[in-house]
Amino acid sequence: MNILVIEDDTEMADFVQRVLNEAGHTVDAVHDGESGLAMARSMSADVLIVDRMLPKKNGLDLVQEFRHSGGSAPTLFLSALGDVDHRVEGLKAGGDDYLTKPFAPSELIARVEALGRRGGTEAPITVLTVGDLEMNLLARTVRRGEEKIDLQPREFRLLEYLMRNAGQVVTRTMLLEKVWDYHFDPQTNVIDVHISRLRSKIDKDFERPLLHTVRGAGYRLQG
Amino acid sequence: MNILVIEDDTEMADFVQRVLNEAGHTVDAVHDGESGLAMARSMSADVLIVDRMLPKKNGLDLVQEFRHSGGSAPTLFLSALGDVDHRVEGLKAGGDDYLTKPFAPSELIARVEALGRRGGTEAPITVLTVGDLEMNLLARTVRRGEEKIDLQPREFRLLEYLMRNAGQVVTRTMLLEKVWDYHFDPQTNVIDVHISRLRSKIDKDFERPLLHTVRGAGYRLQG
DNA sequence: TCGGTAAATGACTGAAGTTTAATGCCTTGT
DNA sequence: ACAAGGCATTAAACTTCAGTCATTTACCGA
Repeated sequence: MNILVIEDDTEMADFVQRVLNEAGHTVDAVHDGESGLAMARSMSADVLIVDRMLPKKNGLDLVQEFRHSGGSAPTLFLSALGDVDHRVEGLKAGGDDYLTKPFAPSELIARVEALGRRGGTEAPITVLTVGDLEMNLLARTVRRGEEKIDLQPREFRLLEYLMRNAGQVVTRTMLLEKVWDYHFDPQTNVIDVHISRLRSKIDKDFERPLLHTVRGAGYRLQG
Repeated sequence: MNILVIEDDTEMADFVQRVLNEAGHTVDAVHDGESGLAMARSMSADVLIVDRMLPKKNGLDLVQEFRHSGGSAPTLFLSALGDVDHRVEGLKAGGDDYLTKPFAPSELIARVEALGRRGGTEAPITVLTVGDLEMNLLARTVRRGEEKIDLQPREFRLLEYLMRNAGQVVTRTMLLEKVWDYHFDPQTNVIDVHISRLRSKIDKDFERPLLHTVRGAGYRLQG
């Protein structure tokens, strides 16, 4: 397997590299966040092993940027910090597993291989489906049943996010973060307006509504 | 293999169905263009067999719409018309092969199976690369080397088309057709303007230009 | 080297898309 | 049943983007 290690502590990097080499994998290592990100993008590794604390760009940001630019290799975070909050933070940032230093070689191998198996070479999702609603991410088209639906860019992003989280309640804060890239409350009803417009396009002419309001919580798209 | 036949002539449809059934394939048949398109979209067939002349929606339009909405199943056109022009027209509309009635059962089987093999279940391309320029079609992002590049929607489409045809000269007419969906000459310099804007984003700050003018012919993107 | 044509650039205009704000409706708790 | 807050809808203001036009620059043959 092709593994990229991004870790500033040379000793630790060498250790990881040796352990995984001996387990029969090919391992590259870089020592700061920036070159790590560059490397991750260019080499198409099967698994990324990333230290939380890195010079130039921290591990969390690195993985987030990597994911945002379309990278999909599963990621194992390495960290001295072991508590639950940090773990959650790492997983939220797009990490797939979390390993606390110090750790046993066998555990490292087991986890990396588990990730590698799972990450495989799956094709990225290009079509999202919820009930009879279908979104083609490459063609940028949306259909409900037989009907084509034209969406504006922002409406498209909104629906995409709702579809990716179908069945779950999506809060306004989540939408502001992920669809609007706002990290603050704009004190307006932008969301309401766009939800309204989206509804008029995907639900108006149809029997069963897909987009439900969860009063006090947010919205849920349900098939 | 899963095959969808869209043919209004019931006798011919039955014939095709029987022949392919006997060759071990699963065949569905519908008898007009509209339900054909609906079916093609919903059933994810491995191969489509489409009559050129159909009630409600002709075969050419059907395939074009099907492709436009993201459908990728290879298509075999059936037609009484056998001359070169019609053949070309069919292939241009997004067809992959063309068979003139009457035809031998063995030829039908051979062609359908050839298409099926080719069409396979290949993953759609989501990342285009030309030199150090990289476009992610899912994330809708563009990077040159380490630099992120922001493009407007039309600039994005323009660059996508150029990248898909990298190394080849792309004429203004091709760009008008494929990027602008114009089927006439707008008598303006829209293209020049957008090429200029695109250049200022992807070539300006870089050593080697990628987007070259081929005077009198068009443009070429070269790594 | 000059003139003509093709292509590039910059400024402007109009349209389309997004956000704001005002108003009205519906739900929920008292 | 009523009040209060959350949500929906609409129109208007604003922002962004695509396209046009006028002008400048580059290319090529005579």
